[in-house]
Amino acid sequence: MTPQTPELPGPDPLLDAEVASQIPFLVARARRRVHSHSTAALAGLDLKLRHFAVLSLICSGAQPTQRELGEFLDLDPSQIVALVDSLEERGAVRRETDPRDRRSKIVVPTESGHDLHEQAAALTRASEETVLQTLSPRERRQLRALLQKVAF
Amino acid sequence: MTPQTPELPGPDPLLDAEVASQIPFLVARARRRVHSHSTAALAGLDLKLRHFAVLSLICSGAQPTQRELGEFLDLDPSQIVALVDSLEERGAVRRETDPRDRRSKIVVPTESGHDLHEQAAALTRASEETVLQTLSPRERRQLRALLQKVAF
DNA sequence: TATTGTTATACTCTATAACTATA
DNA sequence: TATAGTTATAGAGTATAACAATA
Repeated sequence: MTPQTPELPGPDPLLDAEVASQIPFLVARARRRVHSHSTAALAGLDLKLRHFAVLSLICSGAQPTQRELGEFLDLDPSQIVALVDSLEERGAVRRETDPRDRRSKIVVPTESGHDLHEQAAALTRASEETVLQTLSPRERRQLRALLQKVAF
Repeated sequence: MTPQTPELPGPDPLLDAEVASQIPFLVARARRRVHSHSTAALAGLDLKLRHFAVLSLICSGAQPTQRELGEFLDLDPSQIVALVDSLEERGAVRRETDPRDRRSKIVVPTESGHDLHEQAAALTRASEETVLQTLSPRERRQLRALLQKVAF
């Protein structure tokens, strides 16, 4: 006696597909949503997510070399060059040759680089808030912890 | 009195950077790991993750049109064309014009398409197992549920 | 006039290899 | 000989706009 309403929107039948419950699909889709949100949030500062990531590592106080940046972000050295280039061009960071190994270059933040990072971090935190709206504070902590396990 | 061991590997100091605890960074990195794992798992079948996703939706019994595939996967119609093309060329699916709207095309699986999907699904499930090794069964369920909330 | 699928095009991202300077 | 950074190039992936057939 359940009423037949075959044309109403209802839950998407495609959710029953095997792929819809598999982690690779779910992370890819979640990443897309999160990425587009925070990309939009950073657009006002003319920063992309990758540039922000690099800037944040540089502002951490760890004084990373370009190689260390590449290893942590799992990016090719040549990509780090381009990212650091654009941050240096806008005066946010400086390259200094490592005195202990003059092949390496330590990347350090300028004062305006620190300012930029703080503004950007505030924006990405706010965007996180928006995307995770449907999650309780406890669920957010869980998600963060679980992703950290998977990511590293 | 804490011993100074500045040169030992230890935990990466870059983990202290703000970005290292933010969701956009973590999902991006997790997605990379998961993606490369399952891409490698599917390589033997000459399938990419996207093709598998489309095939899986087509094999779900929902009889989706190309437009519905695009909406669910959040992909442009032109990309769906290319994906369905390559699946059709290898005989895994067929396009049939929707009798109720002859503009639309319903994509249906062939018998060999079903076989391919089962093989592929087994491979991606196994790859999931590998990537989520460090997570308990309970944590895996949690991660899946949380990602579903974020992804949809 | 609006929509589905299609084609063509350009743009971004990513991967690779070769080059330089230091070690 | 090996490594850090750089440069150049090609490939994959993605986004956009215009078109034909149908509604």
